[in-house]
Amino acid sequence: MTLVDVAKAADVDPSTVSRVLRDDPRTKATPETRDRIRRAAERLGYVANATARSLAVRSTSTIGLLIPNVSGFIYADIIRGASDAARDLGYVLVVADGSELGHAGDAVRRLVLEGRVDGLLLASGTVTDNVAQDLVGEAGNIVVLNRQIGGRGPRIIEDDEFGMVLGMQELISYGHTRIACLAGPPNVDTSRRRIKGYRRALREAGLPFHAGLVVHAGFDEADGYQGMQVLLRKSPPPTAVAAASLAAAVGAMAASRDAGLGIPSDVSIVAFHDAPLANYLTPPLTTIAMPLQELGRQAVEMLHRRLIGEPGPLLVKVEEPAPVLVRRKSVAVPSR
Amino acid sequence: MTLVDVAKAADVDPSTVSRVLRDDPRTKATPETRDRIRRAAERLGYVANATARSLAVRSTSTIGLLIPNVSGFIYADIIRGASDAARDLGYVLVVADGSELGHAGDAVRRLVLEGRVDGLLLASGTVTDNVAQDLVGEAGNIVVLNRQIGGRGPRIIEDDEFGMVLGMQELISYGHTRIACLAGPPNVDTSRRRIKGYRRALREAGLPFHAGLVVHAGFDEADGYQGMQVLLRKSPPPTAVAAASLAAAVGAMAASRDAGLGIPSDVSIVAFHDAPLANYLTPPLTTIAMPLQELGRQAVEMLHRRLIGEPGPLLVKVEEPAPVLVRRKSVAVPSR
DNA sequence: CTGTTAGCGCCTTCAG
DNA sequence: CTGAAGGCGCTAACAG
Repeated sequence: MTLVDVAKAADVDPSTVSRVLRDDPRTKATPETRDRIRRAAERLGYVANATARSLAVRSTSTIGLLIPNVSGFIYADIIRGASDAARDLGYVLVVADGSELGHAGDAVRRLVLEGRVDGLLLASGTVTDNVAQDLVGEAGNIVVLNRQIGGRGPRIIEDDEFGMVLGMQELISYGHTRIACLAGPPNVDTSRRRIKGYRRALREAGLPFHAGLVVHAGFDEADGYQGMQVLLRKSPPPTAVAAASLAAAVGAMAASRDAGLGIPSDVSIVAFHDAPLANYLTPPLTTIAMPLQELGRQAVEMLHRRLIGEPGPLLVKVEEPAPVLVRRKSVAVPSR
Repeated sequence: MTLVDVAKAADVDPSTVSRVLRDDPRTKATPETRDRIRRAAERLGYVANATARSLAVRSTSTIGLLIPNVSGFIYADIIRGASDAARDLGYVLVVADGSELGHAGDAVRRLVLEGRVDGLLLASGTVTDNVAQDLVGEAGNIVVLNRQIGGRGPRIIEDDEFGMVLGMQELISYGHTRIACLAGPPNVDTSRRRIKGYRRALREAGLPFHAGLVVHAGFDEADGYQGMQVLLRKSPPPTAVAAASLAAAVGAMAASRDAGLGIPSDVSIVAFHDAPLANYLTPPLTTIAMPLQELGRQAVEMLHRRLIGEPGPLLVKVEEPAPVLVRRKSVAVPSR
């Protein structure tokens, strides 16, 4: 089924079919013609071929979202937001899994360079700053999510620092003074920004900073578990910890439990990022809900602007809605 | 940068460039020519345009994977498996989010009908049998994951029945006789197959079946929580429950805890599907690990076969590796 | 061993 | 208001 089949069936020129089926505003086809064409198309089950169209208009109307590990709790929200925005703007959003680091480069090549998508969102998560930068390279149509530092290209970030401050303030308000930071990997921008918030909160509360209380641990459960173990060996151990990810917090809770420590009776925890799961843990976990869906949405809007030649700022920060502390049961007054 | 730019730079015909850059086996270009072309391409940073190629060869070399709710714990494995297989076979895999039901149809249209992908994997998850069937429609290039019944089209399933039997046997071996089934939604094939396993295990153990002990509850945490609440109101309540999903099990654990019941002291739980998270729950959750990655892999292999005109069976069942029971701490002997 | 010639299916001036 | 013609970038016979 092609345009010419429909044209024949409706007894008009293919170009006319093209125009009416696309509702080309510049065409003033008579209602009858329009109707005839539409019916013919309908009857033949015609659907325009996206590939041919893309070639002709030099644009695919699709944008990609590259995610390092789809399993992460937080990506659902980003995808949701991006997906909605994409639809609103007439794009189709496809997500690609770049789990193995080597493959991230692959994906960029096959999606962007080969022109399968008009642009790409790079949810760099665990990818190290350097590789993120390489990936962007010269391509102007890649926007990087949550990488502020060392980026030359377009990027969008959330207020990680403030988010962390929020979490810390909660802990501090309960009287904790010896608070650890279960940070993400070093050399990853989000980690740094979260740590910055950690230090700022300490400073603002007049609390001392102990380098020994921040441990770098990766973002997943196993990382959190191990990180918590090293924290627990400190003397004295912290009475509270701010974890840089939900998964790490889950691991940390398990480590505490295995060490015979109760939460929040012996150690309080707040986690960066919220997800339904947090409600169902034992105890329900106090979290910092970041505007992830909005991040996704604005990322595609930003990409869109660049695609249509209205670049706007190179760095945008998602301010609305602000991060929010979701109080549940994992924080209490310190017992020591 | 197009083929002709490279051709000019290397001073040969575009078709020659095309041939050597693709390593077309039928071409016997002289090493010098090859070299000249490769260098020129390299120097110009040429990358073949996938859209144009697709149009010419009438195939995109990309396949889609439609997932209803990306947040699910189990999709990571499916994606991983599918992604690897796709790469091995020379496809790029893109995943689309069909979270809102209405959008699943949309996605099918834009991906398959408009020819953005050569074929589609439909991880139908929570989608009702009817809509899954509609989606497939006439398209021969859609393979449905985990939908056995009522499908006309190609589909691939895992041995849900056996998986459930495995979980039940564990419970039964500990002496439980009053075992509930926290089932998925009704009218969803996977639910039915899981329930079938539940009944079969009961039967084989000579235990009676009580319809009141199976409650349909959806697949997420909130569903599991509510389902467990209704189970707990039975008199007497079950001493163990087999949950049809990890998320539902998490919800069920929370409901038990909130009802003042200990796990596994008061109620034992096994969950369908495994994920890292299970290790870190309180207590660590005994699960049934299904070969999800293999499911993803075989799904793309199956699609590939159809795409190249070697259809094979319409229904394949993943047999290897077999489902495996992962024993952790959520099962104990009944206290009543 | 390499160039010539047609398309793939659609869009878009430009005429009429 | 509608048709004719050319082209998007690449591939694939078919010559030579």
